[in-house]
Amino acid sequence: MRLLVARCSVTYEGRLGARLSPAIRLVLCKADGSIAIHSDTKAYKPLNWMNPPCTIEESDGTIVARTPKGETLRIELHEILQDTTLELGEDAGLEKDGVEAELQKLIAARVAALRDDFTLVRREYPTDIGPVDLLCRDGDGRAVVIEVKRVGDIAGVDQLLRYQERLDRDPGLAPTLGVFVAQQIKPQAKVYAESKGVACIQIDLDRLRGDVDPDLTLF
Amino acid sequence: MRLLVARCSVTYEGRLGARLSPAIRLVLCKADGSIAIHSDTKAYKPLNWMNPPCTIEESDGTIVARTPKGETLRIELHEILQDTTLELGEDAGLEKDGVEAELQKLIAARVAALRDDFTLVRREYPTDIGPVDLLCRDGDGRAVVIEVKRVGDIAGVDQLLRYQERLDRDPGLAPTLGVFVAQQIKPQAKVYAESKGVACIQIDLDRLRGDVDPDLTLF
DNA sequence: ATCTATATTTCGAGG
DNA sequence: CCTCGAAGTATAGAT
Repeated sequence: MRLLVARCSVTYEGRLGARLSPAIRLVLCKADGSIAIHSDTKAYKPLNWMNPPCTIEESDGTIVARTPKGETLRIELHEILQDTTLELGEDAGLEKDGVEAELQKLIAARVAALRDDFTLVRREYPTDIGPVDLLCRDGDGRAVVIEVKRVGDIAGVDQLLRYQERLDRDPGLAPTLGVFVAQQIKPQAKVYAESKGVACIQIDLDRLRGDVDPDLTLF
Repeated sequence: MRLLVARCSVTYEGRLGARLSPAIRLVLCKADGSIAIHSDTKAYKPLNWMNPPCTIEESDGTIVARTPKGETLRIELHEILQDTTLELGEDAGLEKDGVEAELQKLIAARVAALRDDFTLVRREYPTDIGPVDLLCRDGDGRAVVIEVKRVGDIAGVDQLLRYQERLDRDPGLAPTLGVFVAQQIKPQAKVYAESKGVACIQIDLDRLRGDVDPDLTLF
C-alpha cells in the first residue's frame, strides 16, 4: 500500500468525463492495483478512482492508469508532501451478520413467528424469473409467497407481485397469498402492497433471534 | 486528515454487526469526521467505516466512534506502524459530464431515431408518482411513455409500468404505449417487458450523438 | 465468465 | 425531513 499526499490535478475519461483542479489530496495505491484519490471530505468515497484490472505507469510526476476497456485516469503531481509505502500483509476479511441472508434464514427457521399457521415449504423456491425467498403453506393449505427485505420499498413489493403472478400459473399453487416481510417498510410501499392484497409484516431482528434460539436469552 | 497504519481489530454494531480480527490496516480519519478502515484489497471500498455525524473518542489505544442513531465503531490498536496528520486545505471539487441526463437529452432531441413517427410532447412529464422521462405521440396520436436507463433491468420495466398505469387513468392519454430505452437491456428485463407489451430499444450513445449533431462526425 | 440481487449501499434532487 | 432515482454504483453469489 502506497500513501501519497500531493498537490495534484486529475482527469478521468471513461464511462464519463471528470476533472479535478489542483489541490492537496491523498492518492491511495493498493496492492490489488487500485488507485483512489481522496480529499478531506466526502466520507469514505474517493473523488476519483480506478479499479483493477488496469495498467499503471508513472513517469515525470504523472501517474496514468488504463483499463482494457479504454478508461483512463491521469494524475499530475505538482508537489509531493508525503510518499510512503507499507507492507500490510494478508487480511482475514470481514465477518458480517444481520444482512438480508441472515434475516431470511431466521425467518425460515420460524415462519410461525409471522403467522402461527404458516409452515415452510422451502427457501429460495425457484421460478423462471428468479428464486422466491420463502414458499410456505397456511393452515388452509394455501400457498404463501414471502419476500424478505431489510428495508422494504415499492420495488420490493413489485418483485413479490412478479413471483406471485408466475406461481399463480401453477394450478397446484394458485391462488397464492403474498406476504412482504422487512425490518423497515416504507409508508408508500405499505400502501401499495395493501392495495395489491399483499400483507406487510415488520419484524424485529433481536426478537426473532430470541424466538429461534431461546437459549441465548436465558443468560 | 490522519493516516494511521496499525495492526488493529475492529467491531461495528449498527445497521448490522461486523468484526475484523487483528491485521495491519490503514485507518483514514478525514476532517469531515469520517473514519474508514482499508485493507490492501477491496479497491476503493473500506472494510469498515463510520460516516459523520459521529463523536470520536480515543484513549488507551482504542478509538470509538458513535453516531446519534446508536451505531458504534470500535478500533483497537495493537501496534502502530505509522501515524501522520496532514492539513489538506480546501478542494474545489469534482466536475462531471456525460451521465444519464445526457442520454435522456440526446434521445429527447431525436425521438424519431427510436421510431420515425414519434414526436416529443415533453421531457420529465409530471405524474403524482414522479416524472415520466419522455412523453411522446406516435403517428396515430397514441401517447407513448418512454423510460430511459443506462442499464435496463426488471425494476426499470416496473417503473415504466407504474407510470403507464397512472397515465392510463387520463382519458386524454389512455391507452398508452410503453417503450423501454437503454444502452444495455438485461435479458430478463427484455423477456419481462415483452410479456407486458413494452417495447425495448437498445441505443448506441455514440451513434445517437452523431444523429443529433452530425457536424461532430465530419472531422 | 456472465448474470442476479444486495448494500452499514452513498449521493443528490425535489417535495 | 422523507422519498425517489442514479451511480464510473461495488460486491458477492449463483449459473
